[in-house]
Amino acid sequence: MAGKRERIAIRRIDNLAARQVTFSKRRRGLFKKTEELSILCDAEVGLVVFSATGKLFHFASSSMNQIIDRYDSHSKTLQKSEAPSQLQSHVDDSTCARLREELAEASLKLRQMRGEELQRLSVQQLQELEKTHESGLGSVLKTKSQKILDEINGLERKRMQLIEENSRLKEQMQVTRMARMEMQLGADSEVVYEEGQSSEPVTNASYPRPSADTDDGGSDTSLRLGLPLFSSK
Amino acid sequence: MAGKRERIAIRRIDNLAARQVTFSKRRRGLFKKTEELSILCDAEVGLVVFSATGKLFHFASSSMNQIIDRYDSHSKTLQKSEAPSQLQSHVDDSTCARLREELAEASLKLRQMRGEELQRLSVQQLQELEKTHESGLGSVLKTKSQKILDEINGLERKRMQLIEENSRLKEQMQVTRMARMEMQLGADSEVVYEEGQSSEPVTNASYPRPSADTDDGGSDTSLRLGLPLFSSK
DNA sequence: ATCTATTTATAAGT
DNA sequence: TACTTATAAATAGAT
Repeated sequence: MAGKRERIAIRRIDNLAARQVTFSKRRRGLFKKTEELSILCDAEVGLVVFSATGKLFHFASSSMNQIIDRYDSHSKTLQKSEAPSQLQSHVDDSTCARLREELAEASLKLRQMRGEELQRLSVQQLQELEKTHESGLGSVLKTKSQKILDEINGLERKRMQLIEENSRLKEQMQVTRMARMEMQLGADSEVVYEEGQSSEPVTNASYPRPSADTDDGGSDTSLRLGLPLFSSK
Repeated sequence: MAGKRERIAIRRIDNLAARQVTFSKRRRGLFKKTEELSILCDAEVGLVVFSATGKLFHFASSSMNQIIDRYDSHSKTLQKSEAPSQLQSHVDDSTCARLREELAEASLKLRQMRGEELQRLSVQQLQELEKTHESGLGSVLKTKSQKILDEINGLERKRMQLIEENSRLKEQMQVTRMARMEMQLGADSEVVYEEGQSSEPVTNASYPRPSADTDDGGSDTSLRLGLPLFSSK
């Protein structure tokens, strides 16, 4: 009863009937997997298959024209120039018309997301829109939280770096002061004046707590900056 | 150690990292199967995949251009020929380019509303999106409530009309019965036979309560119909 | 088209 | 990204 299935070599199947059967089976599987990839991974996918007998099968996650256009624009990154404008009028009316339609539809959907033009929708459609909002809003909130956490982490990291730097500076100043004091002990008292002038500013610079805290801890300012972030997780 | 593999639902994978991993794996598998189909079954196959991040992957058993051309010639059985192609190409190109840009932007915004591709947005932008959602969702809920109220009103109105109609019919039947009774009083007893035959059916018809209640009170049916509505406010 | 033994693909874990 | 492995899915061959 069962099929003692054996692996087959990947080469053209000679037997016509077997080839057609395999074509049917594998084609189904291929289209299924194609659609799954586009949905699971949010990819834009286009698949075109011509059977040996010339029959066409195709799948597109969006519209085939859109995919072909996108493909063309990608592959034409290495050839353009305005040229005499004859050979490339491939971008014909139908493409334009289709783009217009798609744009109109997208715009309508956007307006509906903003709460406009809802009157013609059915209760069912409104309910779907509601779900979309809830799920979308959830993602927005999640992303926002993550970003804020990241920024907090970035700030914290920066703060720690500053603290370290401060410690280093402090140490350095201590050394410097020590050296100075030694010099002072070995010199005349006239140098005292000089110490009073220079050590004050230096001391301020080595304890920049207020400056660091107000300058970099102010979330309002730094939220607008693109800080180098590291994951909070 | 092992992968406790479970089936996954075919819907967008929320987790970005998981989505990318799955994309890599399935993409490989898909391209492999695509090539196998083309070889095993002697088919001409073209596959184009754009990742969510915009990267292009493609496979063609012959050449992609050839496949696209063949696809076009199949799907455009109703298109015009190569034609003069002079007067309109300039306008079309720039128009098309602009349309494409607008469409791309609208699509992006829609995807963002659905909760996708939010990573590049700033916290500020996310907050705006959040407000848009809140306001849009508010409108959706409001419209939905209104529509449901309208439908309830429509049903109630219809019910009242039916009740009125029933009353009229009932009255009419009373009058008819009275008339009949008067005729009966003023006539010979031979008519009694006739009364026995005809009055029974008439009486049944004059109290159609069960029929009216079950027929028009069924909200399930009428919700699907487009009822003439009037404001509930 | 339907049935299975087997091969493949792949989700999760490292 | 590349392995590993248990399990789900695809499918070759037969009916």
